[in-house]
Amino acid sequence: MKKSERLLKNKDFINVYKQGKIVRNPSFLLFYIKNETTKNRVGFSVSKKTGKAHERNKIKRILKDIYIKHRNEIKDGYDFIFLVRKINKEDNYSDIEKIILEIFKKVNPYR
RNA sequence: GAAAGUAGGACAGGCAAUCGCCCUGAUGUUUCAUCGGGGAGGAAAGUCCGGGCUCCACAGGGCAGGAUGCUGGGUAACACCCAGUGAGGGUGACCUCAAGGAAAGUGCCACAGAAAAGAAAACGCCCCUGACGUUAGUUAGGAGCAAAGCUGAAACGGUGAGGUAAAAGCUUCACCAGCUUCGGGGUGAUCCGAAGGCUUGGCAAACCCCAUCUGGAGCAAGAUCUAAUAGGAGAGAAGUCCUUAGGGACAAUAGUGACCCGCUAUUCUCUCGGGUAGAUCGCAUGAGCGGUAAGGUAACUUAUCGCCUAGAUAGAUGAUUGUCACCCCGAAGUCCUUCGGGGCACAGAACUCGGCUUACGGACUACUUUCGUUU
RNA sequence: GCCCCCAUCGUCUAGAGGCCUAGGACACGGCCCUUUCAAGGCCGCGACGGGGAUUCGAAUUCCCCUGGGGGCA
Repeated sequence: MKKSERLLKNKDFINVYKQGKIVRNPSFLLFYIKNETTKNRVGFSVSKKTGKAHERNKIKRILKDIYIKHRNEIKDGYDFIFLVRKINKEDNYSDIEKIILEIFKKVNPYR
């Protein structure tokens, strides 16, 4: 995932949190908003409550991987933020993938 | 063979395929491609100590506060490490210890107990005398004692013998502990020996005393660059006249006001300062790592040769599959092979080093101890 | 990443080495009172975050973990 496809600045995050729409799920929150470009940008947010440093990193890697796998199913021109609320430590890659797909279906830009 | 102990380390899975990440070199060319190189740990963790580095403060010194606390050494420094001393634990290899001072002073020691620290006998023991009583004993007075008993976590040296009415370190004895002095070994903590007088409770992770060290904050420290917006300080020019200059006088516009005076403000340029967002530096050649030699019991030091080994900033190493290696369980047998299933930890660099502490599935190497068996 | 602070019944708290078998208020349960409810009275339930050290003795002193909360551009 190139840097141009990611949200990097704190300003961008605040903008999406304040202006964007929300899809709720016990495990995740997904914020999204239309941006000015023709590309999609994604950010991931995992709080310290979720786990230790290496566990948080692992969740972010898995989320990135799932996003890359399924990004063609979403229209261009949006900013997204995945916020992790609570996650089972036993959940593996395919469990998280299922949850993310469920969330994608609730999103407006879903094809 | 089993069970243990100690130390070590470039141990902490390897390889391949597919899809991907960060840094970097070259080429194309521009911010994307292609090819090449590099890319987490022993604890990267907790942030508990000690440094480097940066900024702030500071004449010098002291007090207060904080830290350390057997001795000697190592180190940039330490609360760390090494060697030793003493105490405690273990059959042993070995392990553990905040281990200075309680005759500098103050304070505390609940309950129980006669008594909890400069001294006492109200529980008691023993003897004498009187009274009562046949006796056992009871009671009053006097003298002696602190041994035994009782209490407690702890009782003013301990054990045994002599001694006595009962007793007592009682200038009586033996052994032991402690104190003081002397002699000897050791740099020293301390150890060994002799003599003396007979003896001094515990708590300093209670206040404290003594010795040594100690300014504060932290890389989100701090430095540099500059866009935009708002606003601050200074200088000059904006009109005219006077004056060497400093400056002064008179005007213009707007506000206040009914109007004038008065007061306040006004445009442009330059400089300085402030400083948020962003970028760059800080930022990886260092008390560095490895080999060899010398010194030292060792920690470590010195010399010399070789090597360069992550650098992100919403924060880089992952996912899937196959296979091999290792471990565990089950089954089969040709007794070390096959098949099936499962497992492979704790955990992710954020300025950087030295430690400590905590988490952790296991594998290996070396040395040592105890027990069992065989020869 | 760095720097601080806190932890006692379900909740808010008292406690400063022995009087702690940890006190109080609210809440909860039972009984009394009342025609009933509330208020009131009596009784009960219920806690020192975990481990180690010092001490004769620790909620209290010291060390190490664990879990919360806050600050720094």
